[in-house]
This record gives sequence, C-alpha cells and structure tokens, in this order.
Amino acid sequence: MSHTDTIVTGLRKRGYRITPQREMIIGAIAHSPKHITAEEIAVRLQEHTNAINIATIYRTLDLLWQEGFACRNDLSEGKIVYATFQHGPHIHLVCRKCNKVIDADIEVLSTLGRKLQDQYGFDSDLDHFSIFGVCSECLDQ
Amino acid sequence: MSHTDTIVTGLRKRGYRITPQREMIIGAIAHSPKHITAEEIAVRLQEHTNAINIATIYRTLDLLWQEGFACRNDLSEGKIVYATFQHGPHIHLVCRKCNKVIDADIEVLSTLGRKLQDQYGFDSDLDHFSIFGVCSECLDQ
DNA sequence: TTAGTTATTGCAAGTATTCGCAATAGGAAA
DNA sequence: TTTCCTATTGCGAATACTTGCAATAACTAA
Repeated sequence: MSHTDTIVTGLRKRGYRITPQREMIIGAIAHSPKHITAEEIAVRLQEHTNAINIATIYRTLDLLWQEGFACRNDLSEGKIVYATFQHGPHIHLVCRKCNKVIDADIEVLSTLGRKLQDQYGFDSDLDHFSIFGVCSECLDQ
Repeated sequence: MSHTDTIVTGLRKRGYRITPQREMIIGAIAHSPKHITAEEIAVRLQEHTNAINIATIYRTLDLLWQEGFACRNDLSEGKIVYATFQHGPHIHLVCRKCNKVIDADIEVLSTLGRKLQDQYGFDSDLDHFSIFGVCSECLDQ
C-alpha cells in the first residue's frame, strides 16, 4: 500500500470523507521529498487542476496534523511547513539568528517521550519537531 | 535592577538603540504574568499612549527573541505568544486535539541540551519551549 | 440504485504577521 | 551642544492564515 493510501485509509477508518481534493493534497504532501507549505501544494496541484481552493488546503493540512498523519512546524520563515512521516523521525534545530535548519537524529529523545508519558500522560509528537536556538557559526560571531 | 532594565541594558550593550517604544514594549512583556501576544501588548500600551504601531511591536518582539531575551511559541491558537524568562524555565505540552497547554518541568531536558551542544554545537532554547502531542483526556476518547 | 444526512468545499471577508520605503530620532563624535 | 550617520518608526500594502455560510457531494441505509 502506498503512503498516500495508508493515510487515506486511516482517515476513512476514522469516519472522514475522502474527496478528490483531499486525495490530491495528501498525494502532494506524501510525495514531497521535503517539508512543504500550503502555497507550494497549491502551485503543484495547479499543474493538474486549477480548482482547489487554498482554504481547503489549509483545512486538510490541519486535519492531517490533528489526526497525527503529518507534522506541522513553524521554522520562523514566516510560514508553516508540513510533512508526512515517511522520511523517518528527526529533529529540526532552527537557528534564530540565521534561520538555518540542522536535522538532528532523535536518539536522545526517547527518554524524554517516556517521561512525559509517565508524568503527564501526554503522548508527544517527538518524531518530527523543532527546537529553536543558535547554531555554532552564529555563536562564534 | 528590574527585569525591564536588564533587557534594556542588554540591548544597549549589543549596540541597539533604545526608543520609548521599545522601552514600553519591553515593560509590557516583562510585567506580563503569562505569555502575551502582539495584539495584547498593543491594547495594554494604548492605555498609556495611543501612538505605538503594531508593526513596531512585532519587530521588537522579534528582536527580543533573536537576542535571546524572550521566547516565541506557536501554540496553534492562530497566533504567536511571547514571554520573557523571569518566570523560570518550563515546557509547554500543547494538545493538538483540544489546544490545552500543560506546563511541564524541564528536569528531563538537561541531558538533551548537553547532547545537542556536544554533537551539533547548537545552543538550544530549552528554557521555554513547546512540544505538540495529544493529552491524556483526548487519548481516552 | 436512490434518497437523505451532514461533512466538506468554495468564496469572500476577517485576522495575524511581514515588508518596503520615506520620515524621524537615538547616540557617537566633534 | 550640536551635527551627522544610520537604526528605527509609522504607514500602507502585501502575504499568510482562518472563519462563516450557503452550495455541493460523500457515504449510509433503505
């Protein structure tokens, strides 16, 4: 089953209706090799059809995020980026000086996730999230 | 020295100019007992003077964040909240189902910060940051 | 296969945030 | 003090995102 189908099936199982718009939006984000913005999805889909409203894209991305099929990150570039989880878990270290994004591996987070679960009953999205700070180059300056 | 003065002095030391606007904005955020939005600062300041532009507030908040005097969090309520660090470090656990925010203590993060420093030379803002996920009540449903 | 229920869409208006540029005003240096 | 340099402000326009509401169309059940 393709990554797109996995998400479509998952949504259907939870009682959501699958519209052509949703399928196309899910296809676009699932095939994107990197994080993608709502606007980028709109541009992509316009190659196929010019009839998907930007509000629908925002609503679908929000749905995917709420249902745990996508991550949503403010990388402080003035827009929010989304991605599905097919590319494997990682952290974004976002430099608040130069906006550079370093992808770090998540090994260190397993303990954190377990602790938040135990102490707060909170199921954290640690597969794909952002930490702000200052990168080594900016620290040197 | 008051919390406001600490920040003002810090900015001056780094070569930034201190304008009455900046002082008032810093005062507002430093005195706020909780996270605050740009709009809330604008409302507050209007009690004192009706001459501070909203764009200036956004620019000053961004400056404070970039210089490490404030944290900046998207709690997914459709707006970004800011705060200074006087209230002590903590994590926000933000539920992506119900938008509830749980404040957790940061003890678990010290290891993480050290690892990111060692492995990536990245100086993380772990004093005051957000993790998305699902809270225990929403998990039960 | 059709009809009914109601989730979803498109549209247009609203809110949140950023940006370009000319006018203003901090603060260093004379 | 005053003068000058240029960082900062205000304004208005641009971009990013959200929301209310009527029209449409998925899906369920007959």
